[in-house]
Amino acid sequence: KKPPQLHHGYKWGLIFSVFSLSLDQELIMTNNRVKGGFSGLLAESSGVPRRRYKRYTTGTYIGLIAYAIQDSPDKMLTFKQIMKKLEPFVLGDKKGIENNIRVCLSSNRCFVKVPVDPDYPNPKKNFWKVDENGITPKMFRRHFKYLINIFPGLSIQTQQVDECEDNSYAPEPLIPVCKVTENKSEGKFTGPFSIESLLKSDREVKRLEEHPHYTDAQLGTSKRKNVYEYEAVKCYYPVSAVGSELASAKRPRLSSGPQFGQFLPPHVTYDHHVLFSSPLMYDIRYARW
DNA sequence: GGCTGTTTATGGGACT
DNA sequence: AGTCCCATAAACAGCC
Repeated sequence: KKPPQLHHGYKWGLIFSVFSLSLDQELIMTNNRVKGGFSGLLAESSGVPRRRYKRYTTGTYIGLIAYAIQDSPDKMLTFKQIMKKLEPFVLGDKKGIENNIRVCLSSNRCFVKVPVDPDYPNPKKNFWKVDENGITPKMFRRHFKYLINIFPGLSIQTQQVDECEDNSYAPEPLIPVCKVTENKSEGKFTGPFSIESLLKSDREVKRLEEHPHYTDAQLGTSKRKNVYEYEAVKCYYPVSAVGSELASAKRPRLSSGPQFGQFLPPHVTYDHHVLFSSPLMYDIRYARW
């Protein structure tokens, strides 16, 4: 169960050890899978050729990519830079991994493009950055819940959404975005979009998604639906993509759930300096993948 | 031709 | 068992 060699400094080493420590079981399973039956691309089964897949990573690409991007000074990276940063975490056929990461970037609306040169946008020269508004509650629970320290915006937004839900009460003070308190008894944010709520079972999340405010986002649920259905889905693009026709031109994607940003009240400004500028303070106490 | 980004098809695990 | 979601493979388009 040796972790792969690390080449990217202490912080990445620490992070990886967190990954591998908490993923011990999965790491073994993954390795066994590779040994046991995923090593060949094609396998005969009852006369019909079937594709077999190799596993290249133990985490999820969404989480890994998001972390790589958020860990960068400008919170955005080119595809090449992402690949370089994820080298220690993905093992195997480089072409396949590149392909997978491209697909992941391209097909998840939590990743948006920002032109390298806004004055001369080139569709093939972009930075990729994380758009927190594209993160659904399910995605949050699955890929980001233990990376909350680097996504403080989610805390802010979920709270704002809650205030929007029920404005008969005075807004509660904002919870600290970079601290996860163990004391759950006081000052606890308990709205339906609180972190705790989001971390509950899928059934709980399902209930959230059945809220009437979510109906627009639920128009489409499968990425393989008819192309024309895309037009029926409301699309949100971050203010950060100012000057980026490319990002706006990006084909809106169907999502399995709501996006936090779609339900912000009009007076709430989407400020990426607030959302994305917190120093990266990865606290091992909260790091369980 | 290589790189980058998009789309489609499908295997398979997790969940309900 | 059905559905959802993620990972993987592959084909394709556009740019340099």
